[in-house]
Amino acid sequence: MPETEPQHESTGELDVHRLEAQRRANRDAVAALGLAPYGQREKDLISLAEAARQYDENADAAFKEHGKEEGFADQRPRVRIGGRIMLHRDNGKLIWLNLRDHTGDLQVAVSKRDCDELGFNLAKASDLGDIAIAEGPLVKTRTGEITVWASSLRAGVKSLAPPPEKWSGLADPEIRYRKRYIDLYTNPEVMRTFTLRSQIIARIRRFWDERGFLEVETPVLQPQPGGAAARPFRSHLNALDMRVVMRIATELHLKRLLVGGMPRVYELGRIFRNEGVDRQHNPEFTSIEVYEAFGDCWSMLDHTESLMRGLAHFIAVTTADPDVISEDIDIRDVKLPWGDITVDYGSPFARFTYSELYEKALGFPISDTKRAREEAKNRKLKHEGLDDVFIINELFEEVAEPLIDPGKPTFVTEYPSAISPLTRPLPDKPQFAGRWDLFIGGMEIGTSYTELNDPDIQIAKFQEQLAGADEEEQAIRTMDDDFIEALKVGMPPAGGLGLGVDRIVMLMTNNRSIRDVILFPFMRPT
RNA sequence: GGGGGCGUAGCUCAGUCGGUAGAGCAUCGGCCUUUUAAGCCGCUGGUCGUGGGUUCGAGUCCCACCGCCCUCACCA
Repeated sequence: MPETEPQHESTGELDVHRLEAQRRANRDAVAALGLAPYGQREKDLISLAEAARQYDENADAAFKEHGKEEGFADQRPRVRIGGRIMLHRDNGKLIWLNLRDHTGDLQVAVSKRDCDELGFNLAKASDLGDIAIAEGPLVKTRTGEITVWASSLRAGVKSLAPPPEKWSGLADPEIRYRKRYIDLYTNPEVMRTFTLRSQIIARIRRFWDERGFLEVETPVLQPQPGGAAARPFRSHLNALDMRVVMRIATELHLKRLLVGGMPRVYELGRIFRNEGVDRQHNPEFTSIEVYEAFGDCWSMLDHTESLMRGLAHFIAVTTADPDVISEDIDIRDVKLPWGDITVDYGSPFARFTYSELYEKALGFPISDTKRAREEAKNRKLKHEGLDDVFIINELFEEVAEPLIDPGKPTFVTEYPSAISPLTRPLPDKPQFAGRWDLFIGGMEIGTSYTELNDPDIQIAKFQEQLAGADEEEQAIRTMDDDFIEALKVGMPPAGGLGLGVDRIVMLMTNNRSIRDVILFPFMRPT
């Protein structure tokens, strides 16, 4: 840098935005009052919703009538609360604050007459977005709003960043995803979605725990990918100078645990797939896989239906306040909104075989491969050089899947064996597999197999797959010899299940984009 | 990857045919002890996503790039 006169007279302070500079000045004013602008440990804080529930109509009325009489005993409940200042109405000697926490909003009145001087001065120096700690009795104002009539107000934390506009809030989806910390406090429905997400995941765990399944953890870093056909993320393990990939499924390790003698296991965790990013796909997402020795895809179907119905019931009876349950709803009547439609989780889920749906959609049986080829050609679907079964599946996805009623959770059963490499073929018709896929709201939510446990058939199916892989696939995909070894040791017959947890949360919270149910969705760096 | 849309004050958004950059809220100053997006008076605040180009003159037209949204394609 050449030596020149400094453009500005002093420190980096000049670089800060004027709005931040004003807030820094207000922070110093708070410190000058003798308060710690960044707060401290607070005892006996209750949520805003809990505080509002403690309001006592009779005590309030008694105080209003007799409060000024000699010897009157004030029975109004007193509360200590903390929340972010969302609105700030300064009437001179009476300041109204609207605080917000994860349970909702609550009004606080800071009166020069009734609040201590420190608190009143703090209210004067507060900015929107600061967090304040208020203490005082619960009253109703003459417009009927439950209010904490502050006897003291203290600093929770100073906010140096100006908050979004008080009425429109934060609307820009890009900032909402990149700065979720603003989105969460600004948009209560976002807080509700993520509160519910955590509760849904807790309930999923409890569901399997109560049925005797053991939660386990298997490797994320692996020498080779397996259990699905997605492209993995690659990394390098320096200590051993070897290539590693991040898991694209948990299947092959969980099955090894069945071999080892764990009869019922599940793993709920993050999966990584190096593929497209869109409204239904994030590069890292959450799945749950479940395995049950001596079960099959039908035992898994029963589990899955009660899990989904139970989750939907939980959502249906949960109000905006996560601590409050609304009047009970019969589980057989549970319905949830999904965009423009309503999904019926209460009635028994629909079941169709793959062939049934196929024939209904195409008008000819699945055995008529000649017509299938013609049809694929007419519809300009991929067909050149594809085996019959893949052409049939193209047609199925293109024509039959859209026929599934999005408002009716639907199991599609008996998929072709050729597209189900880890699945046991049906004994009476081996060209079809003991498998189902669950569709709800137009999305594929999960899949389940009667697991293949014959090592010789498994080897053959792996080899078939390898032969069909392109060069890039070949480079990362090798036979998982150890998994075959495990099958040789003997894996009990089993049912297996995989569910997309993010998609379940989307359905339950009525969010159409996966980015709205992942706290920090993947974003390109700016 | 294809197509479409968007990017302007801290936030939400206008900006006509190419002619000095606008509003509301927030901020700042003043008044107000029952407000409800409080109200009233006054004042601030801009690298118009980035970089080029056309033009006497570009937020506006053209090109490239960046980011986001929608959609199609791809995706066991």
